[in-house]
Amino acid sequence: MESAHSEPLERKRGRPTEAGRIERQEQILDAALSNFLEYGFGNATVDRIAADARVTKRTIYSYFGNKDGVFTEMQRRLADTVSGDTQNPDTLESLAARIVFGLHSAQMIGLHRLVIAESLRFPDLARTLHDNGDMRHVARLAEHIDAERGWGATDRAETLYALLLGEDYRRRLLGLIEPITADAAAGHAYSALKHLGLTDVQVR
Amino acid sequence: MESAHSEPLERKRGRPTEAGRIERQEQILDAALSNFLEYGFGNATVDRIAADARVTKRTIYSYFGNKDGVFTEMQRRLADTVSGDTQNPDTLESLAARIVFGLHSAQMIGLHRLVIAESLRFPDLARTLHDNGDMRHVARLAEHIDAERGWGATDRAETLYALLLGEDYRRRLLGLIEPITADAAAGHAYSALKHLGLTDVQVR
DNA sequence: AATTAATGATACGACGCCGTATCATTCTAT
DNA sequence: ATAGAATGATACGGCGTCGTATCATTAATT
Repeated sequence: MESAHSEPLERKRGRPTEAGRIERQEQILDAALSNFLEYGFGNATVDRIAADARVTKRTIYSYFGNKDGVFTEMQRRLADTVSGDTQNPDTLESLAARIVFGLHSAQMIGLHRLVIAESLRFPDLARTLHDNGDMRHVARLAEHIDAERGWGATDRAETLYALLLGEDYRRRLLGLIEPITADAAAGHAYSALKHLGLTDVQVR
Repeated sequence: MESAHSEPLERKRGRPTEAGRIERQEQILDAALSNFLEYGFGNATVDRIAADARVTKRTIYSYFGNKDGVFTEMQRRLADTVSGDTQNPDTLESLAARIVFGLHSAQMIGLHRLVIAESLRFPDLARTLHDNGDMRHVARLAEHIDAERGWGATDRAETLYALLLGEDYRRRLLGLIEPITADAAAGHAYSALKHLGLTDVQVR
């Protein structure tokens, strides 16, 4: 998770240009995300985030008020990120494979770990992730099932989603296995579809 | 999660009896479990654990060395607790219902949250929970499937387990819903069995 | 050009929590 | 019975981290 940046970059002092401010915001939030994903909220330090973002703590507090503020703003932007990938004229099978692959990525696993761990302190984050992540996945699965089968789409989509997660996803959450390959994700997705009788072999 | 104990209990000073020592051990580990489940490892304080256990910090450090030692010993005992419920001459359907109900309990959800959050710091805990919890569940499901169907038991058992968890379990982990009733658990279990063609209605 | 705003570098105060020390007290061991 | 071991009550040192303050520096503003 540790991106070996070229540390010796020093930034100019003094008041920055407007572009400089925007750049600082982005770098702070990027560093915050990566730090929160790796260490969780409690164990991530503002000093480290500042160092990674090539910014002093003063700037962070000037921009976001406090540590919670950084987290909250980062969470706000995640809603857009997680729900991305809006265009998707795929088949059900390739959609399922892509969902599996994405869920097993280091980014998503780290995010889910973080959200689960901090669900009591930041309940809104859990809601955000669920609505814009999981539920959107289910909805898109339902669209495809509806288009290809046209019956019982919603219920079957949620069932399918549960299978797409599966025990391997759980093992990944627990840190017991490494991320899977795209091929393995496709294989798992196909197996899940088969279990539910949703393979491309038409029913009748 | 806060059990409103009767606080004014004061314990005698001085060297305790042997039974007293055993009692202290239990109370410390009980308090540790409840605190770690509620706050996570980082946010749980030894002072609070000591207060809950009616013991001074000195005793805790005398018994377990440090905070990590308390956690490790608690984890060791969890292996036995999680794998409990060994006798189980149930039907597949009632077994599935009991698994669902158990997984949604506050204890199990808190434990899984803790394990996922601390999977990097305490990887052994994740392995323990998975082997003695999930895998044992899958194995028992496989036994029943094997007995009732006698074909493809292991693969189907893991698939079934994924469905038994399902999106509701995920919502529970995220703190989005409350624990379900035993009836709801049974309904969910039956639905999962039906999706996989494993209901009591014999296939042929 | 002069003034104001924002930043970097650095130090530091405040706070929380881990772990230890001290003294009185009670049980165990011999 | 006497000495030693373990505990409660309490205080406190040490450390890490959050958040703020100071001064020099640079850009925006007027």
